[in-house]
Formats: sequence, C-alpha cells, structure tokens
Amino acid sequence: MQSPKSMVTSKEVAKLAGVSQSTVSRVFVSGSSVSEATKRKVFEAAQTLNYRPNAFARSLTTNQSKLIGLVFPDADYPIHMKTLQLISGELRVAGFSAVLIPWQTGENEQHAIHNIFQYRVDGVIAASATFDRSLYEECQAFNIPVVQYARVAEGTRSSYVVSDNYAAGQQAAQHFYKTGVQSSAYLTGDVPTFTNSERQKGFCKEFTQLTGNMPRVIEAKYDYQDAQNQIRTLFYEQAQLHDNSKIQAMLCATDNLAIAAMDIARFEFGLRIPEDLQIIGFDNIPQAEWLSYQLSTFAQDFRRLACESVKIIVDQIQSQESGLVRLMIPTIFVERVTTLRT
Amino acid sequence: MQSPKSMVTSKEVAKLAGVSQSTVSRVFVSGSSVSEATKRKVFEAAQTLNYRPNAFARSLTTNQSKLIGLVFPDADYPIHMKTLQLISGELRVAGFSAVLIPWQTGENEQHAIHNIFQYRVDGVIAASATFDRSLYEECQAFNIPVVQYARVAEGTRSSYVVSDNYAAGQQAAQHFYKTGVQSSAYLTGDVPTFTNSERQKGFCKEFTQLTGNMPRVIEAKYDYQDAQNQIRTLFYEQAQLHDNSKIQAMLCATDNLAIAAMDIARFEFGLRIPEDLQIIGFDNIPQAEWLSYQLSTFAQDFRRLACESVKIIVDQIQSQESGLVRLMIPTIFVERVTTLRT
DNA sequence: TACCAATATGAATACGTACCCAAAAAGAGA
DNA sequence: TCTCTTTTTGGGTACGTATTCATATTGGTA
Repeated sequence: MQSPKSMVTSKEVAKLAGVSQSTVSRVFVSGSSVSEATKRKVFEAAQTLNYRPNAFARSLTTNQSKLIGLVFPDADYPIHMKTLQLISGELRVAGFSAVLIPWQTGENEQHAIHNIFQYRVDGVIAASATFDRSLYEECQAFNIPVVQYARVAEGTRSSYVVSDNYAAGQQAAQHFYKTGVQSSAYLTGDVPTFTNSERQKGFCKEFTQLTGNMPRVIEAKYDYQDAQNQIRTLFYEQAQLHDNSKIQAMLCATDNLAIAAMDIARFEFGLRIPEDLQIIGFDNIPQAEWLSYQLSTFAQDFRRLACESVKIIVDQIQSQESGLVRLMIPTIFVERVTTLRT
Repeated sequence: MQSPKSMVTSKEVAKLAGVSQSTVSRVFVSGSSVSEATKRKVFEAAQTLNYRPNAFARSLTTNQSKLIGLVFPDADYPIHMKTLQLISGELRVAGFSAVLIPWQTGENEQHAIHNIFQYRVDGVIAASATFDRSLYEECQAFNIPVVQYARVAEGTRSSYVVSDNYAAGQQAAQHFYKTGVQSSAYLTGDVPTFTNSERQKGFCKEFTQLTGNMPRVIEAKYDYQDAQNQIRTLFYEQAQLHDNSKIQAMLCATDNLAIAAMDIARFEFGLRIPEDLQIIGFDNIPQAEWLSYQLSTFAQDFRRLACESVKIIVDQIQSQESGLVRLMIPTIFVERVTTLRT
C-alpha cells in the first residue's frame, strides 16, 4: 500500500560530498554563493546518487510550486491539442510545469472545485476552456492569477489573450461586400463567449453598414452531427426563396461549423461553393486545407497566443500585481477556394 | 518576487475548532478515528477559513503525491485530445491528477529529462506518445511504474494497453478478400511502433495467406501534407499498370493517411471510391464521418483504453508490484462507404 | 462502584528543502 | 604579522502535514 521508494535526499548527497545539507541546497539554488570547488564536488555526488531535488519540499519553504493549473477544453476540436502543446512547451521554457484541471461542466463540480487547489498552483491558464464562474471565483478566493487563452468566458474578469475577433468579423464582411454579396449569414455556436460575440458583432455591424442588410444569425451546436440539423433547416428555407434574396455568403464561428455547412450545402442541396455560396471559417484547423474543403478561414496565431499567455501569467506570479492584462492578437485571412476573389 | 499568499493551515483550523493539529489532520484522512462531534467542529472551522490541505506537505510524509506524469503526444492528431480528456477524467475519479510531461524529441532532451522527476509523480502514463528509450530508462531508474496507452514504443518493456491491432489487420484482409480484392497495399506511417507493425503484420500475413499475393507496403509521413507526396507517387505508378494488377484496396495506419489517400485518389487521379479503390482507415476520428469521406475504419475503444490504463497504473502504485500487465482491447470495424459490402 | 477494553485526543517528531545567522576561511591592505 | 572586509560554510529552524506514542475519555460489564 505504501510506496517505500524513498528517493535520494540532499542530506545523502551532502554526506557523500563531505559538505553540509545547506551547501547542497545552495548548489541547486541559483544566486547563492558557493565556491567552484565545492560546487563540482556536490554535482559529482549528486550525479553518482542520481539525486533530484524534491520540488514539493522546496515549495513548502519557497511558497512557490512552479506549477500552473491548466484548465483544458472539454470539447474535441482539432486546434485544442496544438494549444496544449504550445502552452505546455512555453511553460517548460519558463520553468513551469502544467497540472491538468479537467473540467466537465455538470457532474459533481462541487467536489472537483474543492480539491483543485490542494496542489498549490502558482497560477491558472484557462485554455479555450469552459471557464465558468465557480472556478473563476475559486481562483479569486485564493488569490491565484488567471489568464484566459483564446476565449473569454462571460461573467469573468481576468487577464486574457485573444485574437482580434471583431476585426476579423469586419474583414470578412468587407470581403463579402467586395465580391458583391448583398445577403449573408453568421453561423454561431452554442457556447456563449465574449470572443464569439465579438466576431458576430464585427461582422454584422460592418456588413450592415456596407450593404444596408443585416446578416441572418443562426445558432448551431458546435458538434458536427448536431450542427447539421440547424444547417439543414436553414438551407431548406433558402431553397424556397427567390434567387436574389438567398444567402450568398456565410461566416462561421469555427472551421468545424463551416465544414459541416459545406457538406450539407454540397451533398444535400447541390450548391456550388463558392459560386452559389461563399463560406469563411475560423481557426484554420488542419482539416481546412484538405483537398475536399480548401476552406478560406481566419488563422489565429496560436503560437503567439500561447507565448503571451505564459508571459502574462509568469509576470503576474512574480510581480504579485493583480493588474489585469488584456491582449489582442491580429488574425490572418487565409484565402483558399471557398471564397471568390475580390 | 516572493508570493506571500500563504494559505490557511491545519494549525489555524485547529485553533478555531479548539482541537489539536493532529485531530484536524485525522479529519482529512480517511480511516482515522475521530468522534462525530469533533469532525463536525473541524469541518465547520475548515469551511469558515476556506482551508485546503496542502498536497505537497502531505506527500512529504506519505511519500505519495497522487500525481501522474502524462507523457502526451507531440503530434496533432484528432484523437489525441479525446485521449487526454478520457485519461485525465479517469485519473480524477481515481483520486489522481495529471502533470503534463511535454516531450518534443530532439531539443535539449537532456535537460528536460533531468527535471521531470523533481515532481515526485507516482506513476507515468505515456499516451499515444513518443516514449523513447531515455525517458523510459529514467522511469526505471526511479522505479516509477509506467503504462503505455494505445501504443508501444520499440525497445521499451512496460505495462501497456493497446487495441488488438493484429486482429484488426486480419479482419481488414478478410474484408478485402471477401469483396474480391486480389491486390492491396498497406499505407504505414513513419514512426516505428510495435502497435503499428502489428497492424501491418496481421494484414499482410492474412492477405497473403488468403490470396497468395503480398500487399504492397508504402511508408508515408503521418502529416497530411507530407503524406501526399508518397501517395501521389504510388498512384502515379499505378496509373501505368494494367487494370488487373492495380491495387484495389488499401489499409491505412491512420484515418488521416486514409483521408489523404482518398483526396489524392479522387481529385488528382479521378478514382472512384470504393469502386476503383477501397480504403480502410484506423481510429475512427471524428472527421471519418464527415460527408465528404464517410470512411470505413477500425474504431479503437479509447474510453476502455483510458479506463484500463488508469486502473493498471493505480494498481501498480498501490501494490508496488512490478509485474507487467499487457492488455489488448478489441477494435470495432465501422463500415461506411469507402468499402464494398461483402 | 470498580475495572477493563475501546475509542478519542494531544504532544512530539519526521518528511526534504530553503534560508537565517553565526562562525570559519580566504583575501586585501597596511 | 595583524586587522578588516569579503566569501564560503555549517548549524538550526521553519514550512504544513501525517503518524507514533502516550494519555485522557468513554462505554460497557460484572
């Protein structure tokens, strides 16, 4: 039941190297004064014994764990894995490790929340995740800095790094307008986030201003299968209309939705893309470049987002200032073949 | 620089509740004898002060961290995110948390390896990940139990849970044979794993036995873009052959490869699927059901794999036995429209 | 009421590290 | 050689918890 695999301690290293435990400790903490000779002796002994400092014991005295809680997505969207890789990579460079905070809404949250901070994480990064009020408040209660990545949950007030969704929405509207579109739609997902609503606002405001016509807004579940129903309904209605009042272009909240729309449009309604219907997605997931789709989309600079999130969280941990940082990273429009050229 | 956010300790709770620190500790450890009355008092005080036991301090005395190192994939494959979700979910149920071990081969591995076990993880799960010799040996050195999930790296000897890849390969061969295929190919990836080679062996042996013809084996990079070149070369060669010696069916090591093959076959060589070429993939990624593909594939039971991996690692931690467990989970053939019916 | 077993509690200590403080060693300058 | 400053080192303690051991309390039985 007990694991008696007690590991090598600094005391043992000290004994072998013929120095005190304090000295061993100093060797492994940067900025302490140790002579070159003893440093070498200690390193040698440490290597012989395969010594690794115990991060838990260290955290007990330093009050820093060098651990970041990573609230990660409960959805299964192609970009999420990349996100995790980038963030954990950046964290490692900064000398931190990531502890996963699994967060499936619903379930017995109460219990989950309660146990999360037994591990004294120095900060929390919410990565494209459902970051709801209860978890947010828990962080507040323990004064743990938080950064939200690529998404901002409604009702939260924390630092965040997001793409400039509003501008992207505007740009999409402009592109459609320039290619002669007079009637458009915005296909949104079912999770209310500040970031998503920014996309919608940017698109709708700009498109209305340019054409005088408000885009139609359709809500669909993010899941491919679930989304199909709403999309099917939309196209069915469209089929009844006169040609010049039909929707000619669609901006979608994610590439997944865009692809679902393309599939339904092409296979169930025989629409040609982009001739009959232009489609723009969001995220530039790997599947967007697949030959069957070649989707025009807004690429988020995930590497940059990850980099900045980590920078911010590390800053807030070290300076202990609670000033909120809000960063906006531009997106890049990747023009493939689901849109007309201007 | 220092974070002085010292949290509430058991001593403070003890003081408020009017008991000793020992008693508080006992309340939070199951199986200790505490009277109902004091238990209630302590819980109340703990709630008032918002007390959370310090897992690090606890691990110092118990020699158990309840932390599992999760070596996670460096690749960006649709199934990986699900994997992480399932594993971390199961871990939580078992009372463990996951620390990410980012592992990009190449880089300054030495340094990375060296620091990994400063956090005294109780065990390691290698999830569909590049789990190479150096990391494996590091675990051995510290006597840390390891389970490999859905993949077995060559040159390692640890517990693992994988799908029955050999049987799946056989089944694919049988399906092709029953639909009249005489000439086939196996499209493999470029990462040598035991699991992948099992698929190949099962398929090739069975197909050869049934038809007398050895399948052609083509190696391609796992990445969609990179894979296209090798696939293109294959089809180009095929185009020169007489009809009856052309490859009629293809088993692919992953769905991604299968989809890349479909795209090239259809868009660059005008092949009809499944009439001219049957294709079977592996994994049943979400994209496999997209209307543009509707790929026949072998679904791995990832939920089961996750569940068993966690069960095994927890077992090995608690019993401290180093007996290796090897588990094989059957796959399910999901028949869509890229194969002919038998 | 007296006695014994069972249960509940507190004091003290260990876990492995960092760090304060004092002491020792090493230079530096005369 | 002596004194003063600087660098290096060791002893001791604190961090927050679990656990052992001894003591106090309870409850039951004769």
